[in-house]
Amino acid sequence: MARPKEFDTATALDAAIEVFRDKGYAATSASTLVGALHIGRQSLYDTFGDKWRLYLEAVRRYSAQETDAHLAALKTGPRAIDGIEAMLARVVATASETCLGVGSICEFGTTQPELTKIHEAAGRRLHSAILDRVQAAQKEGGIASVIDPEQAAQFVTANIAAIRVAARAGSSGKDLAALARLALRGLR
Amino acid sequence: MARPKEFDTATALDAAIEVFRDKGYAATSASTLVGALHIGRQSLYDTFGDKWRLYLEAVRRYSAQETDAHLAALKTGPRAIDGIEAMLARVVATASETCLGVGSICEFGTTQPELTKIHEAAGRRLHSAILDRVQAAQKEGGIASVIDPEQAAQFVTANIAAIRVAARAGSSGKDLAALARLALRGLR
DNA sequence: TCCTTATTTGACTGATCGTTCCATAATTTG
DNA sequence: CAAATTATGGAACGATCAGTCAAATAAGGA
Repeated sequence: MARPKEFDTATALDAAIEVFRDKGYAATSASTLVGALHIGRQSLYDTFGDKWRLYLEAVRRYSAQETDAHLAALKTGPRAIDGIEAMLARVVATASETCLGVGSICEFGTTQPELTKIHEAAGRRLHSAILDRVQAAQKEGGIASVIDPEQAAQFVTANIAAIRVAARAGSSGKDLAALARLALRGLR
Repeated sequence: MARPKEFDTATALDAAIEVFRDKGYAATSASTLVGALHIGRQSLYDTFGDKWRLYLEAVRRYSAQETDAHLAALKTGPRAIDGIEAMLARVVATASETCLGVGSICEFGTTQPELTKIHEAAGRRLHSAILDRVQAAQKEGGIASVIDPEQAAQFVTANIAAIRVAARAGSSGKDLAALARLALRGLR
Protein backbone atom coordinates (compact mmCIF):
# COMPACT_ATOMS: atom_id res chain seq x y z
CA MET A 1 0.00 0.00 0.00
CA ALA A 2 0.93 3.60 -0.20
CA ARG A 3 0.45 7.05 1.19
CA PRO A 4 -3.19 7.94 1.72
CA LYS A 5 -4.76 11.10 0.39
CA GLU A 6 -4.14 14.10 2.62
CA PHE A 7 -7.16 16.00 1.47
CA ASP A 8 -10.78 15.03 1.48
CA THR A 9 -12.17 14.75 -2.03
CA ALA A 10 -15.61 15.84 -0.90
CA THR A 11 -14.23 18.93 0.82
CA ALA A 12 -12.27 19.85 -2.29
CA LEU A 13 -15.39 19.37 -4.36
CA ASP A 14 -17.34 21.66 -2.04
CA ALA A 15 -14.71 24.33 -2.61
CA ALA A 16 -15.02 23.82 -6.36
CA ILE A 17 -18.80 24.22 -6.08
CA GLU A 18 -18.23 27.48 -4.26
CA VAL A 19 -16.02 28.80 -7.04
CA PHE A 20 -18.14 27.60 -9.96
CA ARG A 21 -21.39 28.85 -8.52
CA ASP A 22 -20.35 32.46 -8.48
CA LYS A 23 -17.97 32.59 -11.44
CA GLY A 24 -19.46 30.04 -13.82
CA TYR A 25 -17.38 27.54 -15.75
CA ALA A 26 -15.73 29.60 -18.47
CA ALA A 27 -14.63 32.43 -16.18
CA THR A 28 -13.00 30.06 -13.70
CA SER A 29 -9.29 29.40 -14.33
CA ALA A 30 -7.39 26.32 -13.29
CA SER A 31 -5.14 28.52 -11.15
CA THR A 32 -8.17 29.84 -9.29
CA LEU A 33 -9.31 26.30 -8.62
CA VAL A 34 -5.87 25.25 -7.37
CA GLY A 35 -5.94 28.16 -4.95
CA ALA A 36 -9.51 27.57 -3.80
CA LEU A 37 -9.30 23.81 -3.34
CA HIS A 38 -6.10 24.09 -1.30
CA ILE A 39 -4.52 21.20 -3.13
CA GLY A 40 -1.65 21.05 -5.57
CA ARG A 41 -2.22 21.45 -9.25
CA GLN A 42 -1.14 17.92 -9.98
CA SER A 43 -3.37 16.53 -7.25
CA LEU A 44 -6.29 18.33 -8.83
CA TYR A 45 -5.67 16.79 -12.23
CA ASP A 46 -4.89 13.37 -10.76
CA THR A 47 -8.06 13.37 -8.68
CA PHE A 48 -10.60 14.96 -11.00
CA GLY A 49 -9.20 14.50 -14.49
CA ASP A 50 -9.55 17.95 -15.97
CA LYS A 51 -11.47 21.17 -15.49
CA TRP A 52 -14.55 19.93 -17.29
CA ARG A 53 -14.79 16.70 -15.34
CA LEU A 54 -14.30 18.60 -12.10
CA TYR A 55 -17.14 20.86 -13.15
CA LEU A 56 -19.40 17.91 -13.93
CA GLU A 57 -18.55 16.39 -10.56
CA ALA A 58 -19.26 19.69 -8.81
CA VAL A 59 -22.62 20.09 -10.53
CA ARG A 60 -23.50 16.49 -9.77
CA ARG A 61 -22.69 16.89 -6.09
CA TYR A 62 -24.41 20.25 -5.83
CA SER A 63 -27.54 18.97 -7.53
CA ALA A 64 -27.73 15.98 -5.22
CA GLN A 65 -27.27 18.08 -2.10
CA GLU A 66 -29.72 20.69 -3.26
CA THR A 67 -32.33 18.13 -4.22
CA ASP A 68 -31.88 16.46 -0.84
CA ALA A 69 -32.61 19.76 0.87
CA HIS A 70 -35.69 20.29 -1.29
CA LEU A 71 -37.01 16.84 -0.49
CA ALA A 72 -36.42 17.31 3.22
CA ALA A 73 -38.38 20.56 3.21
CA LEU A 74 -41.15 18.94 1.17
CA LYS A 75 -41.82 16.47 3.97
CA THR A 76 -42.52 19.30 6.39
CA GLY A 77 -45.89 20.26 7.83
CA PRO A 78 -49.17 18.53 8.51
CA ARG A 79 -50.54 19.17 5.03
CA ALA A 80 -48.78 18.54 1.73
CA ILE A 81 -49.15 22.17 0.73
CA ASP A 82 -47.15 23.11 3.83
CA GLY A 83 -44.26 21.06 2.54
CA ILE A 84 -44.32 22.86 -0.79
CA GLU A 85 -44.51 26.17 1.02
CA ALA A 86 -41.60 25.21 3.26
CA MET A 87 -39.53 24.26 0.25
CA LEU A 88 -40.16 27.63 -1.38
CA ALA A 89 -39.45 29.38 1.92
CA ARG A 90 -36.08 27.68 2.06
CA VAL A 91 -35.33 28.76 -1.49
CA VAL A 92 -36.13 32.35 -0.51
CA ALA A 93 -34.02 32.11 2.63
CA THR A 94 -30.99 30.75 0.79
CA ALA A 95 -31.41 32.80 -2.36
CA SER A 96 -28.41 35.01 -1.66
CA GLU A 97 -26.18 32.10 -2.59
CA THR A 98 -26.10 31.64 -6.33
CA CYS A 99 -27.59 28.41 -7.64
CA LEU A 100 -25.08 26.32 -9.56
CA GLY A 101 -27.90 24.45 -11.26
CA VAL A 102 -29.49 27.57 -12.71
CA GLY A 103 -26.08 28.96 -13.58
CA SER A 104 -25.11 25.77 -15.31
CA ILE A 105 -28.31 25.63 -17.34
CA CYS A 106 -27.98 29.26 -18.38
CA GLU A 107 -24.34 28.85 -19.34
CA PHE A 108 -24.67 25.63 -21.34
CA GLY A 109 -28.35 25.00 -22.01
CA THR A 110 -28.63 21.47 -23.35
CA THR A 111 -25.50 21.63 -25.47
CA GLN A 112 -23.40 19.32 -23.28
CA PRO A 113 -24.90 15.82 -23.10
CA GLU A 114 -22.99 14.76 -19.99
CA LEU A 115 -24.08 17.88 -18.16
CA THR A 116 -27.66 17.58 -19.36
CA LYS A 117 -27.83 14.06 -18.00
CA ILE A 118 -26.92 15.37 -14.56
CA HIS A 119 -29.56 18.09 -14.73
CA GLU A 120 -32.17 15.64 -15.87
CA ALA A 121 -31.38 13.15 -13.14
CA ALA A 122 -31.75 15.78 -10.42
CA GLY A 123 -34.76 17.24 -12.22
CA ARG A 124 -36.56 13.92 -12.30
CA ARG A 125 -35.94 13.28 -8.65
CA LEU A 126 -37.20 16.70 -7.62
CA HIS A 127 -40.11 16.59 -10.03
CA SER A 128 -41.46 13.28 -8.82
CA ALA A 129 -41.20 14.37 -5.19
CA ILE A 130 -43.04 17.61 -5.90
CA LEU A 131 -45.58 15.76 -8.00
CA ASP A 132 -46.24 13.44 -5.11
CA ARG A 133 -46.91 16.35 -2.78
CA VAL A 134 -49.04 18.14 -5.34
CA GLN A 135 -51.28 15.12 -5.73
CA ALA A 136 -51.52 14.74 -1.96
CA ALA A 137 -52.37 18.42 -1.64
CA GLN A 138 -55.08 18.03 -4.25
CA LYS A 139 -56.68 15.28 -2.18
CA GLU A 140 -56.46 17.47 0.91
CA GLY A 141 -57.88 20.45 -0.92
CA GLY A 142 -54.74 22.57 -0.66
CA ILE A 143 -54.37 22.61 -4.43
CA ALA A 144 -57.25 22.84 -6.90
CA SER A 145 -58.12 19.51 -8.47
CA VAL A 146 -58.69 21.02 -11.90
CA ILE A 147 -54.99 21.67 -12.27
CA ASP A 148 -52.87 19.08 -14.05
CA PRO A 149 -50.50 17.85 -11.33
CA GLU A 150 -47.59 17.41 -13.76
CA GLN A 151 -47.90 21.00 -14.88
CA ALA A 152 -48.26 22.18 -11.31
CA ALA A 153 -45.04 20.41 -10.37
CA GLN A 154 -43.21 21.99 -13.29
CA PHE A 155 -44.63 25.35 -12.34
CA VAL A 156 -43.27 25.04 -8.83
CA THR A 157 -39.86 24.01 -10.15
CA ALA A 158 -39.86 26.89 -12.62
CA ASN A 159 -40.70 29.34 -9.87
CA ILE A 160 -37.78 28.11 -7.80
CA ALA A 161 -35.60 29.14 -10.71
CA ALA A 162 -37.53 32.40 -11.01
CA ILE A 163 -36.88 33.26 -7.37
CA ARG A 164 -33.19 32.51 -7.79
CA VAL A 165 -32.80 34.56 -10.93
CA ALA A 166 -34.63 37.44 -9.25
CA ALA A 167 -32.28 37.15 -6.29
CA ARG A 168 -29.26 37.17 -8.59
CA ALA A 169 -30.67 40.31 -10.18
CA GLY A 170 -30.76 41.98 -6.79
CA SER A 171 -34.30 41.52 -5.47
CA SER A 172 -34.86 41.86 -1.73
CA GLY A 173 -35.87 38.99 0.49
CA LYS A 174 -39.29 40.54 0.93
CA ASP A 175 -39.85 40.63 -2.82
CA LEU A 176 -38.69 37.04 -3.17
CA ALA A 177 -41.13 35.95 -0.49
CA ALA A 178 -43.89 37.66 -2.43
CA LEU A 179 -42.92 35.69 -5.52
CA ALA A 180 -43.21 32.44 -3.58
CA ARG A 181 -46.59 33.47 -2.20
CA LEU A 182 -48.00 34.35 -5.61
CA ALA A 183 -46.69 31.14 -7.12
CA LEU A 184 -48.55 29.15 -4.48
CA ARG A 185 -51.62 31.28 -5.08
CA GLY A 186 -51.72 30.02 -8.67
CA LEU A 187 -52.27 26.51 -7.44
CA ARG A 188 -54.99 27.19 -4.90
CA MET B 1 -14.05 64.67 -44.32
CA ALA B 2 -12.75 61.18 -44.73
CA ARG B 3 -13.61 57.64 -45.62
CA PRO B 4 -16.96 56.42 -44.27
CA LYS B 5 -17.47 53.09 -42.51
CA GLU B 6 -18.15 50.14 -44.78
CA PHE B 7 -20.27 48.32 -42.19
CA ASP B 8 -23.37 49.22 -40.24
CA THR B 9 -22.75 49.53 -36.52
CA ALA B 10 -26.26 48.36 -35.62
CA THR B 11 -25.94 45.29 -37.82
CA ALA B 12 -22.62 44.42 -36.23
CA LEU B 13 -24.15 44.86 -32.81
CA ASP B 14 -26.98 42.50 -33.71
CA ALA B 15 -24.39 39.90 -34.67
CA ALA B 16 -22.65 40.44 -31.33
CA ILE B 17 -25.97 39.92 -29.54
CA GLU B 18 -26.39 36.67 -31.41
CA VAL B 19 -22.98 35.42 -30.26
CA PHE B 20 -23.23 36.57 -26.65
CA ARG B 21 -26.70 35.21 -26.13
CA ASP B 22 -25.73 31.64 -26.76
CA LYS B 23 -22.12 31.60 -25.54
CA GLY B 24 -22.17 34.15 -22.73
CA TYR B 25 -19.44 36.70 -22.19
CA ALA B 26 -16.53 34.70 -20.81
CA ALA B 27 -16.74 31.91 -23.36
CA THR B 28 -16.80 34.31 -26.31
CA SER B 29 -13.38 35.09 -27.79
CA ALA B 30 -12.44 38.22 -29.64
CA SER B 31 -11.65 36.09 -32.69
CA THR B 32 -15.15 34.62 -32.63
CA LEU B 33 -16.58 38.12 -32.54
CA VAL B 34 -14.41 39.25 -35.44
CA GLY B 35 -15.68 36.32 -37.46
CA ALA B 36 -19.32 36.79 -36.51
CA LEU B 37 -19.50 40.56 -36.99
CA HIS B 38 -17.85 40.33 -40.42
CA ILE B 39 -15.60 43.27 -39.68
CA GLY B 40 -11.88 43.53 -39.11
CA ARG B 41 -10.45 43.20 -35.65
CA GLN B 42 -9.21 46.76 -35.63
CA SER B 43 -12.59 48.06 -36.79
CA LEU B 44 -14.13 46.19 -33.87
CA TYR B 45 -11.80 47.77 -31.33
CA ASP B 46 -12.03 51.21 -32.96
CA THR B 47 -15.81 51.10 -33.00
CA PHE B 48 -16.64 49.43 -29.71
CA GLY B 49 -13.60 49.97 -27.51
CA ASP B 50 -13.00 46.51 -26.13
CA LYS B 51 -14.79 43.23 -25.54
CA TRP B 52 -16.46 44.39 -22.34
CA ARG B 53 -17.79 47.61 -23.83
CA LEU B 54 -19.07 45.70 -26.84
CA TYR B 55 -20.83 43.36 -24.44
CA LEU B 56 -22.38 46.25 -22.54
CA GLU B 57 -23.53 47.78 -25.81
CA ALA B 58 -24.98 44.45 -26.95
CA VAL B 59 -26.87 43.95 -23.68
CA ARG B 60 -28.11 47.53 -23.83
CA ARG B 61 -29.41 47.12 -27.36
CA TYR B 62 -30.90 43.71 -26.68
CA SER B 63 -32.65 44.92 -23.53
CA ALA B 64 -34.12 47.88 -25.35
CA GLN B 65 -35.37 45.77 -28.25
CA GLU B 66 -36.74 43.09 -25.98
CA THR B 67 -38.49 45.59 -23.74
CA ASP B 68 -39.98 47.24 -26.81
CA ALA B 69 -41.40 43.91 -27.87
CA HIS B 70 -42.82 43.30 -24.41
CA LEU B 71 -44.45 46.71 -24.33
CA ALA B 72 -45.95 46.23 -27.77
CA ALA B 73 -47.50 42.93 -26.72
CA LEU B 74 -48.78 44.48 -23.51
CA LYS B 75 -50.93 46.90 -25.48
CA THR B 76 -52.75 44.03 -27.16
CA GLY B 77 -56.33 42.96 -26.54
CA PRO B 78 -59.49 44.59 -25.33
CA ARG B 79 -58.76 43.94 -21.67
CA ALA B 80 -55.51 44.66 -19.83
CA ILE B 81 -55.19 41.02 -18.83
CA ASP B 82 -55.16 40.12 -22.53
CA GLY B 83 -52.07 42.27 -22.98
CA ILE B 84 -50.29 40.48 -20.18
CA GLU B 85 -51.34 37.16 -21.62
CA ALA B 86 -50.12 38.18 -25.08
CA MET B 87 -46.78 39.19 -23.65
CA LEU B 88 -46.33 35.83 -21.97
CA ALA B 89 -47.47 34.06 -25.15
CA ARG B 90 -44.76 35.87 -27.07
CA VAL B 91 -42.19 34.83 -24.50
CA VAL B 92 -43.30 31.22 -24.92
CA ALA B 93 -43.22 31.48 -28.71
CA THR B 94 -39.72 32.95 -28.79
CA ALA B 95 -38.30 30.91 -25.93
CA SER B 96 -36.09 28.78 -28.15
CA GLU B 97 -33.80 31.77 -28.56
CA THR B 98 -31.73 32.26 -25.44
CA CYS B 99 -32.38 35.46 -23.52
CA LEU B 100 -29.29 37.65 -23.24
CA GLY B 101 -30.79 39.44 -20.27
CA VAL B 102 -31.25 36.30 -18.22
CA GLY B 103 -27.87 35.01 -19.34
CA SER B 104 -26.21 38.25 -18.38
CA ILE B 105 -27.80 38.30 -14.93
CA CYS B 106 -26.86 34.68 -14.27
CA GLU B 107 -23.30 35.21 -15.44
CA PHE B 108 -22.59 38.44 -13.55
CA GLY B 109 -25.33 38.97 -10.97
CA THR B 110 -24.94 42.49 -9.67
CA THR B 111 -21.16 42.43 -9.58
CA GLN B 112 -20.64 44.78 -12.53
CA PRO B 113 -22.09 48.24 -11.84
CA GLU B 114 -22.21 49.33 -15.47
CA LEU B 115 -24.03 46.17 -16.44
CA THR B 116 -26.39 46.37 -13.49
CA LYS B 117 -27.38 49.89 -14.52
CA ILE B 118 -28.43 48.58 -17.92
CA HIS B 119 -30.47 45.78 -16.39
CA GLU B 120 -32.12 48.16 -13.98
CA ALA B 121 -32.99 50.65 -16.68
CA ALA B 122 -34.70 47.99 -18.79
CA GLY B 123 -36.21 46.46 -15.68
CA ARG B 124 -37.78 49.73 -14.59
CA ARG B 125 -39.24 50.35 -18.01
CA LEU B 126 -40.76 46.90 -18.21
CA HIS B 127 -41.92 46.93 -14.62
CA SER B 128 -43.80 50.20 -14.88
CA ALA B 129 -45.49 49.08 -18.08
CA ILE B 130 -46.58 45.80 -16.52
CA LEU B 131 -47.63 47.59 -13.36
CA ASP B 132 -49.81 49.88 -15.42
CA ARG B 133 -51.55 46.93 -17.04
CA VAL B 134 -51.90 45.09 -13.76
CA GLN B 135 -53.66 48.07 -12.20
CA ALA B 136 -55.92 48.40 -15.22
CA ALA B 137 -56.70 44.69 -15.06
CA GLN B 138 -57.58 45.03 -11.39
CA LYS B 139 -60.14 47.70 -12.24
CA GLU B 140 -61.55 45.50 -14.98
CA GLY B 141 -61.68 42.49 -12.69
CA GLY B 142 -59.12 40.46 -14.63
CA ILE B 143 -56.76 40.47 -11.66
CA ALA B 144 -57.85 40.16 -8.03
CA SER B 145 -57.83 43.50 -6.21
CA VAL B 146 -56.40 41.99 -3.03
CA ILE B 147 -53.06 41.45 -4.73
CA ASP B 148 -50.41 44.13 -4.35
CA PRO B 149 -49.91 45.39 -7.92
CA GLU B 150 -46.17 45.94 -7.45
CA GLN B 151 -45.72 42.35 -6.35
CA ALA B 152 -47.93 41.14 -9.18
CA ALA B 153 -45.79 42.98 -11.70
CA GLN B 154 -42.61 41.48 -10.24
CA PHE B 155 -44.23 38.08 -10.31
CA VAL B 156 -44.99 38.41 -13.99
CA THR B 157 -41.44 39.53 -14.72
CA ALA B 158 -40.02 36.68 -12.67
CA ASN B 159 -42.16 34.20 -14.55
CA ILE B 160 -40.86 35.48 -17.86
CA ALA B 161 -37.41 34.52 -16.60
CA ALA B 162 -38.80 31.22 -15.34
CA ILE B 163 -40.17 30.34 -18.75
CA ARG B 164 -36.87 31.20 -20.40
CA VAL B 165 -34.79 29.19 -17.97
CA ALA B 166 -37.16 26.24 -18.42
CA ALA B 167 -36.79 26.58 -22.18
CA ARG B 168 -33.00 26.67 -21.88
CA ALA B 169 -33.24 23.50 -19.79
CA GLY B 170 -35.11 21.80 -22.63
CA SER B 171 -38.82 22.14 -21.81
CA SER B 172 -41.30 21.74 -24.66
CA GLY B 173 -43.44 24.57 -25.95
CA LYS B 174 -46.50 22.92 -24.48
CA ASP B 175 -44.93 22.85 -21.03
CA LEU B 176 -43.86 26.47 -21.34
CA ALA B 177 -47.39 27.47 -22.26
CA ALA B 178 -48.64 25.70 -19.15
CA LEU B 179 -46.19 27.73 -17.07
CA ALA B 180 -47.58 30.94 -18.51
CA ARG B 181 -51.13 29.82 -17.85
CA LEU B 182 -50.45 28.91 -14.23
CA ALA B 183 -48.62 32.18 -13.64
CA LEU B 184 -51.67 34.09 -14.83
CA ARG B 185 -53.85 31.89 -12.69
CA GLY B 186 -52.04 33.18 -9.61
CA LEU B 187 -53.28 36.67 -10.31
CA ARG B 188 -56.91 35.86 -10.99
C1' DT C 1 -5.29 65.85 -58.80
C1' DC C 2 -3.58 65.79 -54.27
C1' DC C 3 -3.94 66.07 -49.47
C1' DT C 4 -6.23 64.84 -45.35
C1' DT C 5 -8.56 61.72 -42.61
C1' DA C 6 -10.58 57.09 -41.72
C1' DT C 7 -10.92 52.38 -42.28
C1' DT C 8 -9.13 48.12 -43.22
C1' DT C 9 -5.88 44.40 -43.02
C1' DG C 10 -2.75 41.29 -41.06
C1' DA C 11 1.15 40.56 -38.44
C1' DC C 12 2.35 40.84 -33.76
C1' DT C 13 2.41 41.68 -28.55
C1' DG C 14 2.82 39.88 -23.70
C1' DA C 15 -0.16 37.44 -20.82
C1' DT C 16 -2.77 33.73 -19.58
C1' DC C 17 -5.13 29.57 -20.75
C1' DG C 18 -5.49 24.30 -19.52
C1' DT C 19 -2.49 20.74 -19.06
C1' DT C 20 1.71 17.80 -18.54
C1' DC C 21 6.30 16.53 -17.00
C1' DC C 22 9.52 15.90 -13.52
C1' DA C 23 11.97 15.83 -9.36
C1' DT C 24 11.30 15.74 -4.41
C1' DA C 25 9.13 14.68 -0.18
C1' DA C 26 5.98 12.13 2.54
C1' DT C 27 3.69 8.12 4.31
C1' DT C 28 2.02 3.45 4.59
C1' DT C 29 2.56 -1.72 4.03
C1' DG C 30 5.51 -5.73 3.57
C1' DC D 1 14.57 -0.81 5.74
C1' DA D 2 12.57 -1.27 1.05
C1' DA D 3 8.91 -0.91 -2.05
C1' DA D 4 4.97 1.30 -3.46
C1' DT D 5 1.99 5.04 -3.89
C1' DT D 6 0.62 9.75 -3.37
C1' DA D 7 1.29 14.82 -2.61
C1' DT D 8 3.72 18.90 -3.81
C1' DG D 9 5.84 22.70 -6.35
C1' DG D 10 8.07 24.50 -10.25
C1' DA D 11 9.10 24.56 -14.90
C1' DA D 12 7.46 24.13 -19.19
C1' DC D 13 4.17 22.99 -23.12
C1' DG D 14 1.61 24.73 -27.27
C1' DA D 15 -2.54 27.19 -27.80
C1' DT D 16 -5.22 30.87 -27.32
C1' DC D 17 -6.37 35.04 -25.01
C1' DA D 18 -7.48 40.31 -25.45
C1' DG D 19 -5.62 44.00 -27.46
C1' DT D 20 -2.10 46.97 -30.40
C1' DC D 21 0.86 48.72 -34.23
C1' DA D 22 1.87 50.03 -38.72
C1' DA D 23 1.41 49.75 -43.44
C1' DA D 24 -1.98 49.74 -47.06
C1' DT D 25 -6.22 51.31 -48.92
C1' DA D 26 -10.08 54.15 -49.82
C1' DA D 27 -12.91 58.14 -49.85
C1' DG D 28 -14.02 62.72 -48.97
C1' DG D 29 -12.82 68.16 -49.81
C1' DA D 30 -9.64 71.56 -51.95
